[in-house]
Parts: sequence; structure tokens; C-alpha cells
Amino acid sequence: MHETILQNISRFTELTEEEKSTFLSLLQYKKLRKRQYLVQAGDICRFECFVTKGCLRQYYVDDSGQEHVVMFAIEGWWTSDMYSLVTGEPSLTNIDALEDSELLLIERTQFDILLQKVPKFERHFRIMLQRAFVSHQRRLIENMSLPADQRYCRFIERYPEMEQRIPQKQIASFLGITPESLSRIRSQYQKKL
Amino acid sequence: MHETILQNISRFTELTEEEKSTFLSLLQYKKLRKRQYLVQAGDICRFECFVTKGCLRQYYVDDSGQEHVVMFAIEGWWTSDMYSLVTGEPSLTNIDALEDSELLLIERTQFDILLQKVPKFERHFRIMLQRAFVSHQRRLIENMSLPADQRYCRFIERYPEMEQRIPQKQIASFLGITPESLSRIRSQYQKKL
DNA sequence: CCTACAACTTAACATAGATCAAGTCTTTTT
DNA sequence: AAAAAGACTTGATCTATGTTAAGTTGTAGG
Repeated sequence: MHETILQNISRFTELTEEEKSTFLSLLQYKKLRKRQYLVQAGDICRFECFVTKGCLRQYYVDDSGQEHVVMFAIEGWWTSDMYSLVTGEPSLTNIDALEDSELLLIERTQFDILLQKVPKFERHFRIMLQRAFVSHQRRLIENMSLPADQRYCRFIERYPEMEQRIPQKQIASFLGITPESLSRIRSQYQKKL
Repeated sequence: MHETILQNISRFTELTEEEKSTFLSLLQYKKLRKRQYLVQAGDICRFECFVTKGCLRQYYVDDSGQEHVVMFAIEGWWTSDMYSLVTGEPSLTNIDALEDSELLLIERTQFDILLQKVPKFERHFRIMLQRAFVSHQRRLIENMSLPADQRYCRFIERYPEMEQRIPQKQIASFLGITPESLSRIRSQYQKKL
């Protein structure tokens, strides 16, 4: 379980054994049952969350009660309500489990300690953020420039594992379309094969 | 001119006089005429850009030749093709001037020197990135959950200065609609007042 | 094993916003 | 100053996707 997160860190940053154990000591293990919340809109979110097992979804509920999936997080992904974490304001989104899940949380306070003790994490999280920023920007562009069927193609190319395990209804919401539209797109897609 | 950028930095980070001059010494001044490119798709983008005067736009040209405005940057804003800057791959977007503009660039190499000499910038840019990430996420959500007329309202609430000086065609593109639609939305909007 | 509820599909119809086209007004170029 | 190009408006029409509704399949709980 700790293996996964160390592997994730090693993508951009090499740690000594000591740094590894400092890092691990600041984490908090948490299990979540399917449908359970990690964060509810209105909560103040005080941690970042790394998924070691299962699948979470972050979603926004608009004034008319409609849910909009912001992102999924499966094994190896980080998630949190960054808005709330950064500003200290109540969270605007919900995060819950689509499957029974296992998580490693790092609290804001622990995070600050981590940055003090192992400053190279400062760079590490900057790089992670840059990548997250870039992928959000790309998604924004694609949402604006591509029709729904092509957005779906991109999605299954990019996240083949997610396509398998996440309910279509959730994927539709992530793509910004209704489940009915996704169903139609998929049936077109089948015919072509 | 250097005042603007120091003020911008001071939003999150206090600098000593020495740190200020280190920072300023690593910047590069650049003027851009209206319509001139700062970055063209295909270029490798090796700098971040701070606008001290004027207005830039970053936009993506899709396969069918359509332009999609990703962001505007007026006085006090940072811009660059983050994707290219981070990955070293050719840029996917163009950045050009909507008005005669004055810029301060910081090259990647200089940026690395800055982080070495004044490590507190590491934290500073992490915070800036977090905020950029959050605002992108919010825009993504709004684009998905709000109809075009409400997206326009939010835009003019949020960026009243931009609304004044940026051509409607560009704003329409930023909002993800056609200039014709924006024109109709505006004429509705007038009637209500 | 049955019931009930959720996930998915399909069809008919509705609509926001796109496209096409023409006209006016403004800005830039010559 | 005239000509050309671009910015904005307005109207007619079209289209992708949403909405409503009904039916089918799958699945979790009693």
C-alpha cells in the first residue's frame, strides 16, 4: 500500500530512506465504503488524498440539483477540494467513493511539516500542480472544441481502465452530456467496429 | 513598470531589497505590437510572461481551423504555454497581443536560478499555480453547468475591465459560443436594464 | 429466490446555440 | 479621402444534444 505512493512520488523526486519514512509517517490511512463521502460540499477540506485502492469521484451539484463530475481518482491519483484546501473556505464540491476504497491522507498541517523537513517536496508538488493545470487546460479546450462523440473517444483512449469500471452515467457527467446521449454515442461506436 | 511585478509578487511573498533586485535582474523586457505573436503553436515555449501593459490572448486552433480562446492576460497577469514549458514539447497554443503590450519575461533557465538563489519563490509559484488550477476548475464546471447567457454574466462580473476593452468576438470565443450568439445575448441583456 | 431499485437503451419530441447570409458601422490601409 | 477589411447585428434555418417517457436488463437486499 505504501509502495504505491512511494512509486508515485518517485516519478519526479528521489527520496532517501529517511525521507521516505518521514513522508510515510505523516500520512493517515483511511478506508471508504462505496457511496461514502470523503468530503461534502460545505466542509472545509484540510487534506490531500492519495488513492491506493478503489475509485473516488469529485462532483459539483449546481443550483438546479444537477450533478457534474469534475474528476475521477483511481489507484495512483491524488484528489481533494483544492479550492477549499487553498482558501480555507467551505468546499464547493463533494468527493465520494464509487467503489470500496483505501486512501492515504496528508493533512495540511502535516503537509507544512513535510515541506519544512524535506524541502524538495516543494518542487515535487509544484511539478504535480503544473501537470494538473495543463491537463485541466487541455480538457477545457477539448470540451469547447470537440463534439460529444469525440470527447468520449478521447476519454476511452486516455483512461481505458476507467472506462471499464466506472458507470456510464458518471462518465456521461464527466463528459458534460446526459446518460442518454452517451448511450446513443456508444451504440453508434459499436456499429463502426 | 517593475513596480507592477513586485506588487504582484508581494501578494503572497515578502522579499528583501536584495531578493527583489535578484528577481528583477533575471527578467527580460519585451514590447509587443498589436497582433504580434509571443508564442506560436509549434514553438517551444521557454518562459513565463508577466504583462505590465496591454493585453494578450492565448488561443488554440482546432483541426477545423476554429480559434478557441484559452485565456486573456491584462496588466498584472501571468501567461505562457504551460504545457510546452513543462514538457519541452512544441506548444499547442498561440499567444498574441490584442493591444500594444509591454511584458516581462522570465526564462526557464533564469527561473531555475531564481529558485536556487531565493528558495521562497518555490512556495510562491506553488501558490500561484494552486490558484490558477482552482480557477480553471471553476471555469470548467461553469462551462458545463451554466447556459451561455449566464456564463457571460459571470464573465463581466468577474472581469469588468476585460469586458470593456476586449473585442466581443474574442470574448465569445472565450465563453465557447459564436459571436452571433454573444450579440443576441447582449441585446437581451440590454432590454432587461 | 423474489422484489425493488438502479443502470442502461431506445424512441419521439423540444431547444439552445450553430450556421449561413445580408446589411451596417468602424477601423485600417492605400 | 476612398477603398478594403474587419466588427457587430439581425433574421432564417439547421443540428447536436437535452428532455420526457417507456421498456429492458442487471443487481443488491430481504
